[in-house]
Amino acid sequence: MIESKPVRVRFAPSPTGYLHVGGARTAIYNYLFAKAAGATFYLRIEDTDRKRYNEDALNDLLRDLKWLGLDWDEGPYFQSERLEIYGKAAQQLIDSGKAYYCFCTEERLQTLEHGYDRHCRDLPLDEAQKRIEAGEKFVIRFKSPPDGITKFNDLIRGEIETPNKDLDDLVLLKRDKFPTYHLASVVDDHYMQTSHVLRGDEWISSTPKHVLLYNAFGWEVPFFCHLPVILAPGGGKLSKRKGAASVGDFRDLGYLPHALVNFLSLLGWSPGDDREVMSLEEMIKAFSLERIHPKAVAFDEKKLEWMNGMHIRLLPDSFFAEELKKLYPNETDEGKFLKVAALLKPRLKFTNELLAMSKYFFERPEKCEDGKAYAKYWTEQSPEHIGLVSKELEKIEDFNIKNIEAAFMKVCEDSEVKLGSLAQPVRLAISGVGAGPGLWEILECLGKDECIFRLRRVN
RNA sequence: GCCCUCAUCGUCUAGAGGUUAGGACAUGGGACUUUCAAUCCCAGAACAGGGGUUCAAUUCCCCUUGAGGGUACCA
Repeated sequence: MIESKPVRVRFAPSPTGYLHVGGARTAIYNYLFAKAAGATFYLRIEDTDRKRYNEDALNDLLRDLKWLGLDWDEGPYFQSERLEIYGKAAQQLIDSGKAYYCFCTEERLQTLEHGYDRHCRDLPLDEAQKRIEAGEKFVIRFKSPPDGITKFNDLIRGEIETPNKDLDDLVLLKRDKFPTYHLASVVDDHYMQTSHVLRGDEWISSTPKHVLLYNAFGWEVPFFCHLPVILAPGGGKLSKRKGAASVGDFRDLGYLPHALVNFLSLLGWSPGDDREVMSLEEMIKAFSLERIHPKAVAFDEKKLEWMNGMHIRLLPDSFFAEELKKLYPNETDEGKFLKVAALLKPRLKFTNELLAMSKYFFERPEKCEDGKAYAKYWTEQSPEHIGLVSKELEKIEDFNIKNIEAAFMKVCEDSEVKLGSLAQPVRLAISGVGAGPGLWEILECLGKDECIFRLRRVN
């Protein structure tokens, strides 16, 4: 085994758009890997493209990462603040003859069919210097070796070899003096002592060029691990058009951050046993790069929904009681929050359903007009039965579930109607909606007086 | 075009040179039941195709096909 430097990883997004789930998963794997190794996870902002830079995107990114709970230990470092470092690095390669100035215009480049033709590669340095002094614009290109083979070991794919003849002379420093991704990421990963580069697999093709760059600088090459892409359910790119695609979308939809993290972590990785619903600690403990597999994966929102439900049910009732408290600041009965939370939690799929589902516990629903809404239930019995129920409920001294149920049973027996066709109209009268927790529980929670008030409104 | 990567139920996955190919989501059915959920039980459902290697391949190798990526002074 190669002696390796201490583990140190980073998430290095480009602030050009919202944080999509693919980027989030890259961050998650870096995070899990770092925590599993007791190592540092730092954040680096790759803002070297001035045209696509977007300040809102940056703010969203930071917010979304925090929301997911992926706290970084260091950073964020901004590449735009490190221009001098990249300039020096590029100069270093010029000096050692491993890079060169290129004066080709955009127009000339566009006439080329198969990439750059190395037109300026052999320009004498002093001539280049003169042209620069004369004010000519230039870029700095890497002098890629013309032959030989470049290898690197991808931690989940094994060895990948590329003939150097397939590699082009990539631009290191752009016309605007900003570095390209290739230069900036190599320089930063070196100086920031990154041990493992976990990034999207769109970088596989560029990695040999990066390896060559490390070599040209005489730097140690980090470990590479390229993560497969996340595809839309039917295949193809995940996009807003095909549904939610960004972390923000899922937050707005009412997903729990941890459910998203858990689900995303399982897209391309598994702990090796049958566990799926896991805490962060469990994930960290079970995580290893070897168990990431290389296949592109489809995003199945149905399973995310299920997982969200599982995590909702894992949360204590008090969590939802607190949420309810925020929703109904005027409610004075503190105990009611916990009661309602307990009733609603098992049937919650999204956290933002809480408001709609809890409304009738805290606010009287609109009065239903003369039983019209109940029409379909009036087949077996009539609105008078509602009155019978309220009379029976009124007699109860200790208004608890047991006694409430007994009251209903009595009405059923006395008037020979089925419980089903009695309970449902009462539910509508009480809650205004046809679905929800057990009726006895609802009634008990609302209290005798309120129940009778609501029932009386019906007839 | 050229280069690279990938391929187990519809989806996420486990798996090993010899397994009844396991689990989860989804689907269908059932139980529970005052509704809707939740929960529990059952069922159907996969090794892309073709060549090798081998006593034996879904597993190792090659090809094809399909999917994805790269081929930017974007990342």
